[in-house]
Amino acid sequence: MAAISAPRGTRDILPAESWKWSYIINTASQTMRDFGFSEIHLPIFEHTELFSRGVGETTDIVEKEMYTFEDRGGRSITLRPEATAGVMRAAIENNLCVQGASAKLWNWGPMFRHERPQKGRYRQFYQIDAECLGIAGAGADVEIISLSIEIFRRLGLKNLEVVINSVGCEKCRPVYRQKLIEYFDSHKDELCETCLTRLERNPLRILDCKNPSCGRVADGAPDIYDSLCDECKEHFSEVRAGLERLGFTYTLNKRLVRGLDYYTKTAYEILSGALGAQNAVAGGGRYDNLSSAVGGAKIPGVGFACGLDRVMLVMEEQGCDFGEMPKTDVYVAALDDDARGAAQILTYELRKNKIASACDTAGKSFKAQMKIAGACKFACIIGADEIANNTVSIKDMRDGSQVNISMSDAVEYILGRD
RNA sequence: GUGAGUGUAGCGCAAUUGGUUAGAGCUUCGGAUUGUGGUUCCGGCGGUUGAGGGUUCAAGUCCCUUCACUCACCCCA
Repeated sequence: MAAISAPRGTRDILPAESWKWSYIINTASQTMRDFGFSEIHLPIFEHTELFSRGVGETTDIVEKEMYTFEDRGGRSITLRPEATAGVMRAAIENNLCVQGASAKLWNWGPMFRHERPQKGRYRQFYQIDAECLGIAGAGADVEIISLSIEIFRRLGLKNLEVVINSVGCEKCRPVYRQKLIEYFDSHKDELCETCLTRLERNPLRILDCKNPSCGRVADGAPDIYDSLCDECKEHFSEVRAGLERLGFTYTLNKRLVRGLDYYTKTAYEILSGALGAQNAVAGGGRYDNLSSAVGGAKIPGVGFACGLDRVMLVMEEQGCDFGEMPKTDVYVAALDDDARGAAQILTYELRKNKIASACDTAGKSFKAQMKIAGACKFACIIGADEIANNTVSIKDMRDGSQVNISMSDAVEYILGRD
């Protein structure tokens, strides 16, 4: 029988890599704390409706990428394809934003989308997610964008590009949408096949098309900034002013539309040239209509999602620092089988004192044990002589020096020496 | 969902125009005069060449099918 493999688009994060992931998450976690965001833990599956209504029926995610199944109670359940809808659901359900209260929340974990895997794209992928709920003003947008930039700054990512846009609100977007439909309708013969269907369902997405012919048509399309209502214009200029005040450089991209329906006003992405075709390490924006789309009271929100898998790729590519790989500090070697018991006792004693230590449990020879100890700071050696005198020989593996001391002094000696 | 490329030991690779028993390196394990690691030397383990079928006297090598991986389209983190 053939061995079972991990499903396509999933992978194991092995010990050689996992500590680097911890470093990224710890760095993000500390940054979140510094920005006043609290961690929230959410379910990994939700009612399918949350996403079909929240993310949008016409989006690619809902139309063809969700892992949806019926549970044993006959409910339609979906593995979360993104985090924002779940955060909003939790805020509504737990009354986090009633009576004018706001909430700054972050979380990280796996997301699921059924797509063909490629560089930087997996079916189970990991995101760090931050959401600021209950604040309509541009200050929140600036806080979110600066937070994502600061995480990358701390991680040491280089050559990032921040791209921003405004996609309007429920008042002005329909007006712009209508203008676009009229414009593209008169250039139908120059559009690709998928854009012809977009014309019906989601004309904004044509702006995003990479087909050269569509691109040329889009170049002449009406400018969204001419259609923005006064409130959206004002909001957008405040966001830009806020970013400039903090000294950030960014580029404007009228074509930045994003594939999720819930975005209003601000949309932004952070791109890295170190990746392949999937070059966004983070993306987000404002979503003032999401709460009502999923059946709650009106709660404005702004947030971002950061692709951990891609951050990892960029950091490896750019040789970023991950700190030190955790390792065992002390190895307790038993010279013969009679000493194994004493070695276990000393190892546990060290561990109780929070000294990372290990001893052999696989029946390895003394020589093999010393080989392993070579990767540690100290080797504690126990043989017949040590047992007879209730002592332990402690060798500093970095300089080769060795002492024989009373067993009861071992912990203190090691703590004092390092 | 579409296209292209790649599958040989745990890992990264080699094997003439199809030609004997598929090879080194790294890793791992063991040893180098009975209690001491990293370097060095010696040795062992390790492969149904992704799987299945076909052509041939002969297939890792050629053909078909299938699976997996990779990259790209699409879309997005």
